[in-house]
Amino acid sequence: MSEIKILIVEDEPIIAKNISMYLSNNDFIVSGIAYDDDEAFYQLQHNPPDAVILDINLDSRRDGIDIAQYINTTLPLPFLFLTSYSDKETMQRAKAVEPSGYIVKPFNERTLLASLEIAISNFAERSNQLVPELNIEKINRHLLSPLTDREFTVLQHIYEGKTNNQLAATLFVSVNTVKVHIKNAYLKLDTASRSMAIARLRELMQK
Amino acid sequence: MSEIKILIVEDEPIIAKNISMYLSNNDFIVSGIAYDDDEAFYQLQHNPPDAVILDINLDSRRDGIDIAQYINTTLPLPFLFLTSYSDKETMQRAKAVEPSGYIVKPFNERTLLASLEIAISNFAERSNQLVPELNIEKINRHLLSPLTDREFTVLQHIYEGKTNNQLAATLFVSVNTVKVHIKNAYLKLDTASRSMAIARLRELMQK
DNA sequence: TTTAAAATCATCCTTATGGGTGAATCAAAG
DNA sequence: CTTTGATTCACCCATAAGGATGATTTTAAA
Repeated sequence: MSEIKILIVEDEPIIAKNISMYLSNNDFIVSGIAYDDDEAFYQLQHNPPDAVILDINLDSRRDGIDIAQYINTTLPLPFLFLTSYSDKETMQRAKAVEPSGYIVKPFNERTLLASLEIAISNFAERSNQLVPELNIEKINRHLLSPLTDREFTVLQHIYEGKTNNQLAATLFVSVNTVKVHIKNAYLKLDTASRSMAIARLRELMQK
Repeated sequence: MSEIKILIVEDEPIIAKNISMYLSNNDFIVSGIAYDDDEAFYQLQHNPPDAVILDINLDSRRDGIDIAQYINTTLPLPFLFLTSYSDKETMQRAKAVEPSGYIVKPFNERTLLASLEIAISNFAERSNQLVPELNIEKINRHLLSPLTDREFTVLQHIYEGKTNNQLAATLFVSVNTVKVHIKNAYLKLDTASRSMAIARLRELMQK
């Protein structure tokens, strides 16, 4: 049904197979099980999954965090750690690679499933909206005098790089009208030019 | 030490206190425990924490997912679900609010701790790099003719909303020089105005 | 050391942008 | 029914921005 492929990186065959069976019984496809670092890299390169479950300690030259680092720099997919370790040093290293989740053994199988689903869903969502769209509510929240709908529309086009003439043409109004809206918007944004307004909008959307 | 404040939203007092004690013993500060939706909203508004642990089923008018929605639209903080439910419908609703984590009861306490830490760390990281700084290498990778250092510097200031005069002043060159750099940069970016160039730069940084 | 690219500056010109003033139309709220 | 806010438009003016051409100086590489 879902056809979501998961790679399991886990040096304990018994645990790995246990996880594998559980995932298979819950609409996931286990694209591979890697018992060591080399196999993990091979799978990532030649049979890329949609998400990865990583044990940290692998009894190999490179551990799960090294693999995570590789994923971050080369593949667009989420991963989560499933490990026995949660000591300060390990956590510190793990944080640096920004995992989608961190589950400590012994683990609740439903937690693993839910975490996987959330990780995949969030990752997909973030890939889509990497460029945050302008949002009038969010912007107005930071302004003393709120933007009107029309002013906001005009600003959106300015944000996309349009000129006043292009704006007038696409909105079916005169250039004079466009100018009035821009002037009023500048007043509310406390800016004096297009580029300043754009920088301000970016800033307000970030807050 | 860490001074990170956590709000616990959980209708079972025994579980709530259990979680609270565990967090307190691990460098977190429990800023509040909400046993129902009203208390949760009150705490969020009047004593905002740094992260929230949300039970989904609250025996109230609004559940944990409703609270999550509120957080998403009004507060810049991460939250994770800690609940007994992981059925399809609940998961579906939960995915929509993009939680930082999803832990199913009964839970491993170290998993909760680790998930919290990761959630807070990831959230902080993302807040910082929400506005991607312009990067000359990344931009040039997409251009036929690469930008020179000076052209890039000029573009950075334009991106921040500066005028030609401001640019000339901060770079200690004449406005004429600034104009030449801008003209050349426009040629390489295939744009014809400041706002177009800014939009282009955003686009190139996104790729 | 010659060459090429980059950075600097100037002058002239056209167009776009921003700002001021005033005014008509329209819809929603009181 | 009046008032308010939003939207529409015009005319005028000053400045900023963009474009063309040409020239000098630095810097780095061949």
